[in-house]
Amino acid sequence: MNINPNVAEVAFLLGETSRATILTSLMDGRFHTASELAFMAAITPQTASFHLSKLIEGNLVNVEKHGRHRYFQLANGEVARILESFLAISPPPEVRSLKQSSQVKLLREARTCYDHLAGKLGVDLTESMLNAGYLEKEVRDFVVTPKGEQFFTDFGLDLCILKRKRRSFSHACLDWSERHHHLAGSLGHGLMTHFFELGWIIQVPSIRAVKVTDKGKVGFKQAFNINV
Amino acid sequence: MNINPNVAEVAFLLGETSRATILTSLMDGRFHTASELAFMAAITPQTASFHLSKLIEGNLVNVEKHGRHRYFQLANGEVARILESFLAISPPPEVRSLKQSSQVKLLREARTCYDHLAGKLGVDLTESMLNAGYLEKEVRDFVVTPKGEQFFTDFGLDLCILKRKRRSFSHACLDWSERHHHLAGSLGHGLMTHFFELGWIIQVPSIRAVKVTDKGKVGFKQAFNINV
DNA sequence: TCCACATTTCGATTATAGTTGTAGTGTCTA
DNA sequence: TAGACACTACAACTATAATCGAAATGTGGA
Repeated sequence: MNINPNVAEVAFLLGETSRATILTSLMDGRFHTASELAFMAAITPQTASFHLSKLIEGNLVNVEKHGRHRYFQLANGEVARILESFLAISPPPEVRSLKQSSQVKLLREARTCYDHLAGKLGVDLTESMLNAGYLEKEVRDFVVTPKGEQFFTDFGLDLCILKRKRRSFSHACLDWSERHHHLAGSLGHGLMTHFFELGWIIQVPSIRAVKVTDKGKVGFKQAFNINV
Repeated sequence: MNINPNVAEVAFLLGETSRATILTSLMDGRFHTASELAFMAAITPQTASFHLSKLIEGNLVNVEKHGRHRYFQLANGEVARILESFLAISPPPEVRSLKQSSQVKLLREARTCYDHLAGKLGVDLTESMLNAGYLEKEVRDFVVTPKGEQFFTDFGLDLCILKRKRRSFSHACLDWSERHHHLAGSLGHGLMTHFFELGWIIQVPSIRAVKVTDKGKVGFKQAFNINV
Protein backbone atom coordinates (compact mmCIF):
# COMPACT_ATOMS: atom_id res chain seq x y z
CA MET A 1 0.00 0.00 0.00
CA ASN A 2 2.49 2.59 1.15
CA ILE A 3 5.39 3.15 -1.23
CA ASN A 4 7.51 5.06 1.29
CA PRO A 5 7.07 3.01 4.42
CA ASN A 6 10.40 3.53 6.15
CA VAL A 7 10.42 7.28 6.49
CA ALA A 8 9.42 6.74 10.06
CA GLU A 9 12.24 4.32 10.76
CA VAL A 10 14.90 6.99 10.46
CA ALA A 11 12.92 9.63 12.27
CA PHE A 12 12.20 7.18 15.03
CA LEU A 13 15.90 6.98 15.77
CA LEU A 14 16.16 10.76 16.03
CA GLY A 15 12.97 11.12 18.02
CA GLU A 16 14.38 10.38 21.40
CA THR A 17 16.23 12.80 23.61
CA SER A 18 19.20 10.61 24.46
CA ARG A 19 19.77 9.53 20.89
CA ALA A 20 19.31 13.07 19.60
CA THR A 21 21.92 14.30 22.06
CA ILE A 22 24.30 11.58 20.95
CA LEU A 23 23.75 12.49 17.31
CA THR A 24 24.18 16.21 17.81
CA SER A 25 27.32 15.46 19.79
CA LEU A 26 28.59 13.51 16.81
CA MET A 27 27.86 16.44 14.51
CA ASP A 28 31.35 17.81 15.10
CA GLY A 29 32.50 15.09 12.72
CA ARG A 30 34.85 13.59 15.27
CA PHE A 31 34.99 10.07 16.50
CA HIS A 32 33.64 9.70 20.00
CA THR A 33 33.83 6.80 22.39
CA ALA A 34 30.75 5.28 23.96
CA SER A 35 31.72 6.65 27.36
CA GLU A 36 32.10 10.19 26.04
CA LEU A 37 28.70 10.01 24.41
CA ALA A 38 27.14 8.57 27.53
CA PHE A 39 28.64 11.43 29.51
CA MET A 40 27.31 14.03 27.09
CA ALA A 41 23.81 12.56 27.06
CA ALA A 42 23.87 12.10 30.82
CA ILE A 43 23.06 8.40 30.67
CA THR A 44 24.86 5.27 31.79
CA PRO A 45 27.26 3.53 29.40
CA GLN A 46 24.85 0.63 29.12
CA THR A 47 22.08 2.88 27.86
CA ALA A 48 24.43 4.63 25.47
CA SER A 49 25.58 1.29 24.15
CA PHE A 50 21.97 0.26 23.68
CA HIS A 51 21.19 3.39 21.67
CA LEU A 52 24.40 3.25 19.68
CA SER A 53 23.67 -0.28 18.54
CA LYS A 54 20.31 0.94 17.30
CA LEU A 55 21.90 3.85 15.48
CA ILE A 56 24.41 1.51 13.83
CA GLU A 57 21.63 -0.85 12.83
CA GLY A 58 19.84 2.09 11.26
CA ASN A 59 22.97 3.11 9.32
CA LEU A 60 23.14 6.52 10.94
CA VAL A 61 26.39 5.83 12.74
CA ASN A 62 29.63 3.94 12.04
CA VAL A 63 32.04 2.27 14.43
CA GLU A 64 35.75 1.72 14.32
CA LYS A 65 37.38 -0.58 16.79
CA HIS A 66 40.72 0.56 18.16
CA GLY A 67 41.86 -1.69 20.95
CA ARG A 68 39.37 -1.73 23.73
CA HIS A 69 37.85 1.55 22.58
CA ARG A 70 35.11 1.82 20.03
CA TYR A 71 35.01 5.08 18.13
CA PHE A 72 31.65 6.21 16.81
CA GLN A 73 30.97 8.76 14.11
CA LEU A 74 28.13 9.81 11.86
CA ALA A 75 27.73 7.41 8.96
CA ASN A 76 28.02 10.06 6.26
CA GLY A 77 27.48 13.66 5.30
CA GLU A 78 23.90 12.95 4.33
CA VAL A 79 23.06 12.16 7.93
CA ALA A 80 24.76 15.34 9.08
CA ARG A 81 22.73 17.33 6.57
CA ILE A 82 19.49 15.81 7.82
CA LEU A 83 20.44 16.72 11.36
CA GLU A 84 21.19 20.25 10.29
CA SER A 85 17.81 20.62 8.63
CA PHE A 86 16.34 19.47 11.91
CA LEU A 87 18.18 22.16 13.76
CA ALA A 88 16.71 24.56 11.23
CA ILE A 89 13.08 23.68 11.90
CA SER A 90 13.42 23.22 15.61
CA PRO A 91 14.02 26.83 16.58
CA PRO A 92 14.53 27.62 20.23
CA PRO A 93 11.38 28.94 21.91
CA GLU A 94 11.11 32.71 21.54
CA VAL A 95 10.91 33.28 25.27
CA ARG A 96 14.44 32.33 26.08
CA SER A 97 16.05 33.31 22.80
CA LEU A 98 18.00 36.16 24.34
CA LYS A 99 19.42 33.99 27.07
CA GLN A 100 20.15 31.27 24.56
CA SER A 101 21.91 33.49 22.09
CA SER A 102 24.19 34.77 24.82
CA GLN A 103 24.80 31.19 25.91
CA VAL A 104 25.75 30.20 22.40
CA LYS A 105 28.08 33.19 22.32
CA LEU A 106 29.74 32.04 25.51
CA LEU A 107 30.09 28.52 24.18
CA ARG A 108 31.68 29.74 20.99
CA GLU A 109 34.14 31.78 23.01
CA ALA A 110 35.43 29.03 25.26
CA ARG A 111 34.01 25.75 26.44
CA THR A 112 34.95 22.31 27.61
CA CYS A 113 34.74 19.53 25.06
CA TYR A 114 34.39 16.40 27.16
CA ASP A 115 37.56 16.98 29.18
CA HIS A 116 39.60 19.56 27.30
CA LEU A 117 39.24 23.11 26.03
CA ALA A 118 37.36 23.99 22.85
CA GLY A 119 35.84 27.06 21.23
CA LYS A 120 37.88 30.06 20.17
CA LEU A 121 40.13 29.77 23.21
CA GLY A 122 40.89 26.10 22.55
CA VAL A 123 41.63 26.69 18.88
CA ASP A 124 43.73 29.83 19.54
CA LEU A 125 45.75 28.02 22.17
CA THR A 126 46.46 25.14 19.84
CA GLU A 127 47.37 27.53 17.03
CA SER A 128 49.73 29.36 19.35
CA MET A 129 51.46 26.16 20.45
CA LEU A 130 51.89 25.13 16.83
CA ASN A 131 53.36 28.53 15.92
CA ALA A 132 55.70 28.43 18.88
CA GLY A 133 56.92 25.03 17.75
CA TYR A 134 55.73 23.20 20.85
CA LEU A 135 53.46 20.96 18.81
CA GLU A 136 53.49 19.57 15.31
CA LYS A 137 50.41 18.44 13.46
CA GLU A 138 50.10 14.86 12.27
CA VAL A 139 47.10 13.34 10.49
CA ARG A 140 44.89 12.73 13.49
CA ASP A 141 47.27 13.73 16.26
CA PHE A 142 49.58 16.39 17.53
CA VAL A 143 53.19 15.53 18.37
CA VAL A 144 55.07 17.27 21.18
CA THR A 145 58.45 18.56 20.01
CA PRO A 146 61.55 18.59 22.28
CA LYS A 147 61.02 22.37 22.59
CA GLY A 148 57.44 21.62 23.59
CA GLU A 149 58.50 19.07 26.20
CA GLN A 150 60.65 21.74 27.82
CA PHE A 151 57.83 24.28 27.69
CA PHE A 152 55.17 22.03 29.17
CA THR A 153 57.49 20.89 31.94
CA ASP A 154 58.43 24.48 32.76
CA PHE A 155 54.75 25.34 32.71
CA GLY A 156 54.11 22.79 35.42
CA LEU A 157 52.88 19.68 33.63
CA ASP A 158 54.30 16.24 34.29
CA LEU A 159 54.39 14.75 30.81
CA CYS A 160 55.46 11.34 32.10
CA ILE A 161 52.30 10.99 34.14
CA LEU A 162 50.16 12.19 31.25
CA LYS A 163 51.77 9.73 28.86
CA ARG A 164 51.20 6.87 31.27
CA LYS A 165 47.45 7.48 31.26
CA ARG A 166 45.55 4.76 29.43
CA ARG A 167 44.29 6.97 26.64
CA SER A 168 45.58 8.90 23.68
CA PHE A 169 48.15 11.50 24.64
CA SER A 170 47.44 14.37 22.28
CA HIS A 171 45.02 13.90 19.46
CA ALA A 172 43.37 16.52 17.25
CA CYS A 173 39.74 17.40 17.86
CA LEU A 174 37.60 19.28 15.37
CA ASP A 175 35.79 22.32 16.70
CA TRP A 176 32.17 22.79 15.59
CA SER A 177 32.13 26.52 16.15
CA GLU A 178 35.60 27.33 14.87
CA ARG A 179 35.93 24.61 12.22
CA HIS A 180 39.54 24.12 13.26
CA HIS A 181 41.36 21.47 15.20
CA HIS A 182 42.23 21.85 18.81
CA LEU A 183 44.26 19.81 21.26
CA ALA A 184 42.55 16.92 23.00
CA GLY A 185 43.77 13.77 24.72
CA SER A 186 45.43 13.56 28.10
CA LEU A 187 47.72 16.50 27.27
CA GLY A 188 44.69 18.63 26.43
CA HIS A 189 43.06 17.49 29.63
CA GLY A 190 46.20 18.17 31.65
CA LEU A 191 46.53 21.67 30.25
CA MET A 192 42.91 22.52 31.00
CA THR A 193 43.17 21.17 34.53
CA HIS A 194 46.26 23.27 35.06
CA PHE A 195 44.48 26.41 33.80
CA PHE A 196 41.74 25.74 36.32
CA GLU A 197 44.33 25.21 39.07
CA LEU A 198 46.08 28.46 38.15
CA GLY A 199 42.76 30.28 38.29
CA TRP A 200 43.06 31.38 34.68
CA ILE A 201 39.65 30.00 33.78
CA ILE A 202 36.48 29.27 35.71
CA GLN A 203 33.41 27.23 34.91
CA VAL A 204 30.25 29.07 33.82
CA PRO A 205 27.40 27.53 35.82
CA SER A 206 25.04 25.05 34.16
CA ILE A 207 26.54 25.12 30.66
CA ARG A 208 29.83 23.83 29.30
CA ALA A 209 31.23 27.31 28.79
CA VAL A 210 34.28 28.57 30.66
CA LYS A 211 35.29 32.14 31.42
CA VAL A 212 38.78 33.59 31.34
CA THR A 213 39.61 35.50 34.53
CA ASP A 214 41.63 38.72 34.65
CA LYS A 215 44.53 36.68 35.94
CA GLY A 216 44.01 34.36 32.99
CA LYS A 217 44.08 37.21 30.50
CA VAL A 218 47.54 38.16 31.70
CA GLY A 219 48.67 34.55 31.81
CA PHE A 220 47.47 33.62 28.33
CA LYS A 221 49.12 36.74 26.93
CA GLN A 222 52.45 36.03 28.58
CA ALA A 223 52.67 32.29 28.11
CA PHE A 224 50.88 31.89 24.77
CA ASN A 225 50.73 35.38 23.29
CA ILE A 226 46.93 35.26 23.10
CA ASN A 227 44.69 38.28 23.55
CA VAL A 228 41.44 37.10 25.08
CA MET B 1 23.08 22.24 29.49
CA ASN B 2 22.03 21.37 25.98
CA ILE B 3 21.58 24.36 23.69
CA ASN B 4 19.74 22.42 21.00
CA PRO B 5 17.37 20.41 23.10
CA ASN B 6 14.34 20.30 20.84
CA VAL B 7 15.82 18.57 17.84
CA ALA B 8 14.25 15.47 19.26
CA GLU B 9 10.86 17.11 19.63
CA VAL B 10 10.39 17.46 15.90
CA ALA B 11 11.86 14.09 15.07
CA PHE B 12 9.68 12.50 17.70
CA LEU B 13 6.63 13.65 15.79
CA LEU B 14 7.91 12.08 12.59
CA GLY B 15 9.10 8.93 14.26
CA GLU B 16 5.83 7.12 14.42
CA THR B 17 4.26 5.20 11.58
CA SER B 18 0.78 6.71 11.75
CA ARG B 19 2.04 10.27 11.98
CA ALA B 20 4.59 9.66 9.25
CA THR B 21 1.85 8.35 6.98
CA ILE B 22 -0.27 11.38 7.73
CA LEU B 23 2.63 13.70 6.96
CA THR B 24 3.58 11.98 3.73
CA SER B 25 -0.06 12.08 2.74
CA LEU B 26 0.03 15.82 3.30
CA MET B 27 3.11 16.18 1.12
CA ASP B 28 0.90 16.66 -1.94
CA GLY B 29 0.39 20.17 -0.61
CA ARG B 30 -3.38 19.77 -0.49
CA PHE B 31 -5.66 20.29 2.42
CA HIS B 32 -6.96 17.04 3.84
CA THR B 33 -9.71 16.41 6.33
CA ALA B 34 -9.12 14.42 9.48
CA SER B 35 -11.25 11.57 8.16
CA GLU B 36 -9.27 11.34 4.93
CA LEU B 37 -6.03 11.23 6.85
CA ALA B 38 -7.39 8.60 9.21
CA PHE B 39 -8.43 6.54 6.22
CA MET B 40 -4.98 6.85 4.63
CA ALA B 41 -3.15 5.91 7.80
CA ALA B 42 -5.61 3.10 8.50
CA ILE B 43 -6.47 4.36 11.97
CA THR B 44 -9.67 5.51 13.62
CA PRO B 45 -10.68 9.17 13.47
CA GLN B 46 -10.05 9.46 17.19
CA THR B 47 -6.45 8.36 16.80
CA ALA B 48 -5.94 10.61 13.79
CA SER B 49 -7.34 13.54 15.73
CA PHE B 50 -4.96 12.74 18.57
CA HIS B 51 -1.96 12.73 16.26
CA LEU B 52 -3.05 15.80 14.36
CA SER B 53 -3.34 17.82 17.52
CA LYS B 54 0.23 16.84 18.34
CA LEU B 55 1.40 17.83 14.87
CA ILE B 56 -0.30 21.20 15.18
CA GLU B 57 1.21 21.72 18.61
CA GLY B 58 4.61 21.00 17.08
CA ASN B 59 4.03 23.53 14.29
CA LEU B 60 4.36 20.94 11.57
CA VAL B 61 0.76 21.22 10.43
CA ASN B 62 -1.84 23.97 10.04
CA VAL B 63 -5.63 23.81 10.25
CA GLU B 64 -8.32 25.77 8.53
CA LYS B 65 -11.87 25.46 9.73
CA HIS B 66 -14.52 25.40 7.04
CA GLY B 67 -17.90 24.57 8.47
CA ARG B 68 -17.83 21.30 10.25
CA HIS B 69 -14.75 20.19 8.33
CA ARG B 70 -11.23 20.89 9.40
CA TYR B 71 -8.69 21.03 6.63
CA PHE B 72 -5.13 20.14 7.52
CA GLN B 73 -2.00 20.97 5.56
CA LEU B 74 1.74 21.09 6.11
CA ALA B 75 2.71 24.20 8.03
CA ASN B 76 5.21 25.43 5.46
CA GLY B 77 7.65 24.52 2.75
CA GLU B 78 10.40 23.99 5.29
CA VAL B 79 8.54 21.04 6.73
CA ALA B 80 8.02 19.60 3.27
CA ARG B 81 11.72 19.92 2.58
CA ILE B 82 12.58 18.08 5.78
CA LEU B 83 10.23 15.30 4.80
CA GLU B 84 11.84 15.10 1.41
CA SER B 85 15.30 14.81 2.92
CA PHE B 86 13.91 11.97 4.97
CA LEU B 87 12.70 10.23 1.88
CA ALA B 88 16.23 10.68 0.56
CA ILE B 89 17.96 8.89 3.41
CA SER B 90 15.38 6.21 3.88
CA PRO B 91 15.84 4.43 0.59
CA PRO B 92 13.57 1.52 -0.23
CA PRO B 93 15.29 -1.84 0.26
CA GLU B 94 17.23 -2.82 -2.85
CA VAL B 95 15.37 -6.11 -3.17
CA ARG B 96 12.09 -4.67 -4.25
CA SER B 97 13.30 -1.55 -6.01
CA LEU B 98 12.27 -2.85 -9.42
CA LYS B 99 8.80 -3.70 -8.26
CA GLN B 100 8.58 -0.36 -6.50
CA SER B 101 9.65 1.74 -9.45
CA SER B 102 7.01 0.06 -11.60
CA GLN B 103 4.47 0.66 -8.85
CA VAL B 104 5.36 4.33 -8.74
CA LYS B 105 4.98 4.41 -12.50
CA LEU B 106 1.50 2.93 -12.23
CA LEU B 107 0.55 5.39 -9.53
CA ARG B 108 1.70 8.33 -11.62
CA GLU B 109 -0.35 7.06 -14.53
CA ALA B 110 -3.68 6.71 -12.76
CA ARG B 111 -4.67 6.22 -9.15
CA THR B 112 -7.41 6.87 -6.67
CA CYS B 113 -6.94 9.84 -4.38
CA TYR B 114 -9.13 9.03 -1.39
CA ASP B 115 -12.32 8.58 -3.42
CA HIS B 116 -11.70 10.16 -6.81
CA LEU B 117 -9.29 9.82 -9.72
CA ALA B 118 -5.79 11.30 -9.67
CA GLY B 119 -2.52 10.92 -11.55
CA LYS B 120 -2.16 11.67 -15.24
CA LEU B 121 -5.61 10.27 -15.98
CA GLY B 122 -7.29 12.41 -13.33
CA VAL B 123 -5.54 15.57 -14.48
CA ASP B 124 -6.14 14.89 -18.19
CA LEU B 125 -9.81 14.23 -17.54
CA THR B 126 -10.19 17.47 -15.65
CA GLU B 127 -8.30 19.38 -18.34
CA SER B 128 -10.55 17.88 -20.98
CA MET B 129 -13.72 18.86 -19.11
CA LEU B 130 -12.42 22.40 -18.70
CA ASN B 131 -11.60 22.63 -22.42
CA ALA B 132 -14.99 21.27 -23.38
CA GLY B 133 -16.63 23.91 -21.22
CA TYR B 134 -18.25 21.44 -18.83
CA LEU B 135 -16.38 22.89 -15.86
CA GLU B 136 -15.02 26.27 -14.93
CA LYS B 137 -12.23 26.83 -12.49
CA GLU B 138 -12.79 28.89 -9.36
CA VAL B 139 -10.24 29.54 -6.64
CA ARG B 140 -10.55 26.28 -4.78
CA ASP B 141 -13.42 24.72 -6.67
CA PHE B 142 -14.73 23.76 -10.04
CA VAL B 143 -18.15 24.98 -11.14
CA VAL B 144 -20.36 22.90 -13.43
CA THR B 145 -21.63 24.92 -16.39
CA PRO B 146 -25.12 24.43 -17.90
CA LYS B 147 -23.37 22.64 -20.77
CA GLY B 148 -21.67 20.47 -18.20
CA GLU B 149 -24.91 19.68 -16.43
CA GLN B 150 -26.29 18.39 -19.73
CA PHE B 151 -23.15 16.37 -20.40
CA PHE B 152 -22.95 14.72 -16.98
CA THR B 153 -26.67 13.87 -17.07
CA ASP B 154 -26.35 12.37 -20.56
CA PHE B 155 -23.29 10.47 -19.34
CA GLY B 156 -25.41 8.84 -16.68
CA LEU B 157 -24.76 10.82 -13.50
CA ASP B 158 -27.57 12.09 -11.28
CA LEU B 159 -26.29 15.52 -10.29
CA CYS B 160 -29.18 16.11 -7.93
CA ILE B 161 -28.20 13.12 -5.82
CA LEU B 162 -24.54 14.15 -5.86
CA LYS B 163 -25.38 17.70 -4.80
CA ARG B 164 -27.49 16.43 -1.92
CA LYS B 165 -24.51 14.60 -0.42
CA ARG B 166 -23.25 16.31 2.67
CA ARG B 167 -19.85 17.18 1.31
CA SER B 168 -18.31 19.52 -1.20
CA PHE B 169 -19.65 18.95 -4.67
CA SER B 170 -16.67 19.59 -6.91
CA HIS B 171 -13.52 21.02 -5.40
CA ALA B 172 -10.05 21.20 -6.92
CA CYS B 173 -7.42 18.78 -5.70
CA LEU B 174 -3.70 19.23 -6.33
CA ASP B 175 -1.89 16.27 -7.84
CA TRP B 176 1.54 15.41 -6.39
CA SER B 177 2.79 13.63 -9.47
CA GLU B 178 1.31 15.97 -12.07
CA ARG B 179 1.44 19.23 -10.15
CA HIS B 180 -1.93 20.18 -11.54
CA HIS B 181 -5.41 20.29 -10.15
CA HIS B 182 -7.91 17.57 -10.70
CA LEU B 183 -11.58 17.16 -9.89
CA ALA B 184 -12.50 15.94 -6.43
CA GLY B 185 -15.64 16.15 -4.30
CA SER B 186 -18.79 14.16 -4.78
CA LEU B 187 -18.78 14.85 -8.50
CA GLY B 188 -15.26 13.47 -8.77
CA HIS B 189 -16.34 10.49 -6.73
CA GLY B 190 -19.46 9.98 -8.82
CA LEU B 191 -17.49 10.10 -12.06
CA MET B 192 -14.95 7.58 -10.82
CA THR B 193 -17.65 5.23 -9.58
CA HIS B 194 -19.32 5.45 -12.95
CA PHE B 195 -16.07 4.63 -14.75
CA PHE B 196 -15.78 1.54 -12.59
CA GLU B 197 -19.40 0.59 -13.33
CA LEU B 198 -18.82 1.04 -17.06
CA GLY B 199 -15.76 -1.20 -16.84
CA TRP B 200 -13.49 1.55 -18.16
CA ILE B 201 -11.08 1.25 -15.24
CA ILE B 202 -10.21 -1.54 -12.83
CA GLN B 203 -8.37 -1.53 -9.53
CA VAL B 204 -4.72 -2.68 -9.48
CA PRO B 205 -4.44 -5.07 -6.52
CA SER B 206 -2.83 -3.90 -3.30
CA ILE B 207 -1.92 -0.36 -4.37
CA ARG B 208 -4.04 2.69 -5.11
CA ALA B 209 -3.34 2.52 -8.82
CA VAL B 210 -6.07 1.91 -11.39
CA LYS B 211 -5.75 0.50 -14.88
CA VAL B 212 -7.65 1.64 -17.97
CA THR B 213 -9.24 -1.29 -19.82
CA ASP B 214 -9.45 -1.61 -23.62
CA LYS B 215 -13.08 -0.67 -23.33
CA GLY B 216 -12.04 2.34 -21.29
CA LYS B 217 -9.51 3.47 -23.90
CA VAL B 218 -12.27 3.70 -26.47
CA GLY B 219 -14.64 5.33 -24.00
CA PHE B 220 -12.23 8.00 -22.78
CA LYS B 221 -11.33 8.82 -26.41
CA GLN B 222 -14.97 9.22 -27.47
CA ALA B 223 -16.37 10.98 -24.43
CA PHE B 224 -13.37 13.08 -23.35
CA ASN B 225 -11.02 13.02 -26.35
CA ILE B 226 -8.21 11.52 -24.23
CA ASN B 227 -5.60 9.11 -25.57
CA VAL B 228 -4.62 6.80 -22.76
C1' DT C 1 -36.56 21.60 15.60
C1' DC C 2 -34.25 17.09 14.74
C1' DC C 3 -30.97 14.26 12.59
C1' DA C 4 -26.59 13.21 10.23
C1' DC C 5 -22.00 13.86 10.18
C1' DA C 6 -17.03 15.55 11.31
C1' DT C 7 -14.29 15.96 14.86
C1' DT C 8 -12.69 16.11 19.61
C1' DT C 9 -12.38 14.76 24.54
C1' DC C 10 -12.07 11.41 28.10
C1' DG C 11 -10.87 7.17 30.09
C1' DA C 12 -9.04 2.61 30.07
C1' DT C 13 -6.23 -0.78 28.02
C1' DT C 14 -2.29 -2.54 25.84
C1' DA C 15 2.08 -2.56 23.96
C1' DT C 16 6.58 -1.20 23.84
C1' DA C 17 10.65 1.40 24.53
C1' DG C 18 14.06 3.42 27.82
C1' DT C 19 16.65 2.66 31.77
C1' DT C 20 19.70 0.48 34.88
C1' DG C 21 22.02 -3.31 37.79
C1' DT C 22 24.52 -7.38 37.23
C1' DA C 23 27.41 -10.10 34.84
C1' DG C 24 30.35 -11.15 31.02
C1' DT C 25 33.86 -10.41 27.06
C1' DG C 26 37.78 -8.54 25.30
C1' DT C 27 41.94 -5.44 25.59
C1' DC C 28 45.59 -2.92 27.52
C1' DT C 29 49.35 -2.18 30.96
C1' DA C 30 52.20 -3.08 34.86
C1' DT D 1 49.40 -13.06 34.84
C1' DA D 2 46.45 -9.95 37.37
C1' DG D 3 43.86 -6.06 37.43
C1' DA D 4 41.90 -1.91 35.41
C1' DC D 5 39.11 -0.42 31.95
C1' DA D 6 35.75 0.02 27.76
C1' DC D 7 32.11 -1.86 26.26
C1' DT D 8 28.22 -5.18 25.60
C1' DA D 9 24.50 -8.72 26.74
C1' DC D 10 20.80 -10.02 29.58
C1' DA D 11 16.92 -9.45 32.42
C1' DA D 12 13.70 -6.89 35.03
C1' DC D 13 11.32 -2.72 36.05
C1' DT D 14 9.08 1.48 34.88
C1' DA D 15 7.21 4.97 32.23
C1' DT D 16 4.75 6.42 28.55
C1' DA D 17 2.68 6.53 24.13
C1' DA D 18 -0.65 4.55 20.80
C1' DT D 19 -5.02 2.89 20.33
C1' DC D 20 -9.94 2.69 20.51
C1' DG D 21 -14.82 2.76 22.58
C1' DA D 22 -18.07 5.87 24.47
C1' DA D 23 -19.68 10.19 24.85
C1' DA D 24 -19.60 15.25 23.94
C1' DT D 25 -19.34 19.29 20.84
C1' DG D 26 -20.32 21.76 16.92
C1' DT D 27 -22.14 22.39 12.23
C1' DG D 28 -25.23 21.86 8.26
C1' DG D 29 -29.32 20.49 6.11
C1' DA D 30 -34.23 18.78 6.00
